[in-house]
Amino acid sequence: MSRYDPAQIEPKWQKAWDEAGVFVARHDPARPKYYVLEMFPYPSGRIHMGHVRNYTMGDVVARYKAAQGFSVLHPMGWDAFGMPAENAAIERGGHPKDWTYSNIADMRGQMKPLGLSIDWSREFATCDPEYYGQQQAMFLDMLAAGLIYRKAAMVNWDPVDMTVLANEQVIDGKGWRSNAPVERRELTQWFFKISDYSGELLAALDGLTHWPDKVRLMQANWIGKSRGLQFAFTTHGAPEGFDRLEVYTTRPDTLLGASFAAISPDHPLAKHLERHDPKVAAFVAQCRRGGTSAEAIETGEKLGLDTGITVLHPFDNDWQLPVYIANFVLMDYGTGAIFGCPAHDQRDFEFATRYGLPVPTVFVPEGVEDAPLAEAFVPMKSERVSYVRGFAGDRVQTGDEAVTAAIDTCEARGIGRGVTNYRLRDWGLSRQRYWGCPIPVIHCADCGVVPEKKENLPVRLPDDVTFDIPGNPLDRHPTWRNCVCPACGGAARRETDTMDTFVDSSWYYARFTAPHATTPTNAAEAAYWMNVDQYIGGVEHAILHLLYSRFFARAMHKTGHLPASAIEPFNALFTQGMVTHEIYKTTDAAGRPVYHLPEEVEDGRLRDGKPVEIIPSAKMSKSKKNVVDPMHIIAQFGADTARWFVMSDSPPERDVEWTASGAEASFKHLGRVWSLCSRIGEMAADHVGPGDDDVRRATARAVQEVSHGIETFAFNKAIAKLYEFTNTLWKADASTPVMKEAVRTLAQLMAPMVPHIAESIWNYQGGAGLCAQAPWPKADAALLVDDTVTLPIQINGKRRAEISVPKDMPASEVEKVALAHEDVVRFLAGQPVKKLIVVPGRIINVVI
RNA sequence: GCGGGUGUGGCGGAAUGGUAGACGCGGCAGACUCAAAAUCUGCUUCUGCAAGGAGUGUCGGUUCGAGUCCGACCACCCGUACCA
Repeated sequence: MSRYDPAQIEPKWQKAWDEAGVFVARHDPARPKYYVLEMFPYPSGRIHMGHVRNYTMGDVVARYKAAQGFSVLHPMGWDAFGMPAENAAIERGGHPKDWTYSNIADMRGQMKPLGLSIDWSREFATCDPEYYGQQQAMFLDMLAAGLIYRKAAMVNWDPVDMTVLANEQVIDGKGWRSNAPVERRELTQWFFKISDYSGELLAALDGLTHWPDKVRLMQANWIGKSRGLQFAFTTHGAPEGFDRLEVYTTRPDTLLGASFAAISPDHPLAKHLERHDPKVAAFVAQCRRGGTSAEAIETGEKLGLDTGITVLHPFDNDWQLPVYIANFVLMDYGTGAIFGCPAHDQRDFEFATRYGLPVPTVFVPEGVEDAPLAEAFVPMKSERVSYVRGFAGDRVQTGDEAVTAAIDTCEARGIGRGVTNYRLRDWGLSRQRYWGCPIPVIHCADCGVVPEKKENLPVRLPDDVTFDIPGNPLDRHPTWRNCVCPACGGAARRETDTMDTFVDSSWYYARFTAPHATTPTNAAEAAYWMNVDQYIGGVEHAILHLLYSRFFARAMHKTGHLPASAIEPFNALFTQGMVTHEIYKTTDAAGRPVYHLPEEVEDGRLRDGKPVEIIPSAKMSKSKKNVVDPMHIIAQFGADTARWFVMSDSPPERDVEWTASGAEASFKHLGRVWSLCSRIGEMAADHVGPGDDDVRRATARAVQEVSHGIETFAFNKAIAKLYEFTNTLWKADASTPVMKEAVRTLAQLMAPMVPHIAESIWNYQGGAGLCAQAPWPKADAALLVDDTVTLPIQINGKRRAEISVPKDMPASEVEKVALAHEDVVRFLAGQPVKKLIVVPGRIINVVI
């Protein structure tokens, strides 16, 4: 066997796997299936180490499950729509489509050398008309099912780029690209009715037992359930049609602490007043300026305008409260109107202080006198407080009890009703962008909004567009908008908005089960392959992507595109950490920071000897130049080394720091395994090491421990066990057949992580067929138990000695042996033993 | 502010309440070599010549026994933020 040369063996085995069709997912009802999926990449053009780590994790699981006898689905595709392609077109000319497909070709070319067990026959990109056409078909079904609707909504509008921005794209009140102050605008947009599913999406989190608690908690907080009272104030002096003002509160027990009412600047009453009162118009405009008035939020300034309207307290019609328009009241939560209780809400307190409103106390901490407050007293829900202005139930109770009692009392008195509210808002999917899935609806002057006919799908994006003017090229295309109304046959115009790219990624996992079906999914394929058994991706998708996908699977079920069993599409979720690297920084003559690539730095200096400042490990980023190109690593060490490194050392959920020495060490270790394999039978005659039995036992233990490590996503521990096993074999003095067997097993255990070298070793040591198709080794249970055990002896909890005894020695015997041990005798120094604890097979503790 | 998480050698990290530091990096020493690299062998928590002593962010508690469980605190990281 020649030297370890990855450049030679890796392409060879990749070709062999390809030719044998090892990774083609087969719908085989006779076998259990396993669907492993990594979050598909955006085709930026280059893969990075994060991709390598992410896909290697999935690959380890996929290869392990395949060896266990599962029929494995492990696909790959491209999340290909989105702004970067348009930005590239704007900046460098060219077409988003060309840019995207050329990037996909580049990235596929970079991924293939990694030797991933991917079924490439299922590959697709979300910008393929074949894919987005099916997405449009589902849009029409969901529209018909009432899951999609149109409404006017306030949006973040970038006046320079002339598009709507998502909240995440607004930074300090400015557009992330244009840097122009963002405006609030009312636009008519399409929405998914995700809020219909708030309760269900929340409740079903409990069933996702194989998801990280962290992600479940983040989703629960995002959905934001609260229980409270909704009731109507009777207004006094309000315009016609506004004689009642609905408010929502989670603390109805504080109703007697009311001191004002406040409505959102976007509340219908505010809008009405705005039209008739210039002072109101000016105030409302001030609130809307600068996005969600980011400045006011940052300074926490509570601003209001007294409308002159009052409302009557529901308990006392002689008690009037002023109605303000206030900048801190949100239109899209509750009813867009509140009653203010300054004593027990910090915002209300600040507002009341600013505008000189009273601060009546409702309750005080148990055993404390009522006194003027310096800030709002907001107790924990479970904290017991004494009510001085309570109206329901006991005088001393917890918030939870008081709220429930207050809701009951109010309902009994005909004041409002108990209501459950959610923070989750409907998902606006319209984007004024070109490079996205066209929304398949038509606007007809006579018929209004009309869905496109399914036989006319896909509604294709036109290729002849330009990006020299800001805004949506579809809007100004000379002919694309023109179409025929599906209802009346008259001339009509297409919708020029496209879908949020989160729609594309909300169902791709289902499409992989039948990527070329002429319907969005195929019932038989979806029934066999769904759900995704193991989903792997970054925690940055913990809320949006995963929540949207959970909603979408339900919507797909409702429209007949997924079975009921697939409404929670991801059985298990794993969120992996990032690959990080040190940052190397110097400064130029003007004192500006200059960053340097890792390969430019040696021993803390640049090549010209200039010392660099080393900033500790951080996420790899192009701007900081702390990146390592996987292609360079593969060229230098091979794919197996890159794969081995990213799986070792750090637990997969944590960040791993890429270091040159670590990569080199991985390479050296693989070389050591290689030479171990080639030198079997060449042991020196006088060599004394573990013999046949020891090697057999070590092999059984390795099988057990590595399997367990892979199953529990403890890849770093599995790799540590493989090091240990290798070290044992390295020193072994076993007979050739035993060693060959052991090394073959070693190859199999390593194969999920480093499949190429494993294949070579397997082949060299006479393994049958391809290692990638060999069944996973089983540990011989008889070899896993040792005949003798080593027991540490503690004296008063400190380890002082150890004994080696037969495994089945009775405790009474063990006691005798332990007490007779010379070190024990010495430490006891004749003192009586107060207590003797023998934990069989574990430890002995002598208490004196 | 609120919610969650994490603190273990020089570093990444192991450890069902039962021998703290597996495994790897780095370091030191030795072998091979004219020499170096590569490779191999050994050592490597701190302190101490040793016996021993100390030790898992800090303080306290439960236990025969605590990195692990409980309470308080400190530090850092992540998420989220006017949600009534």
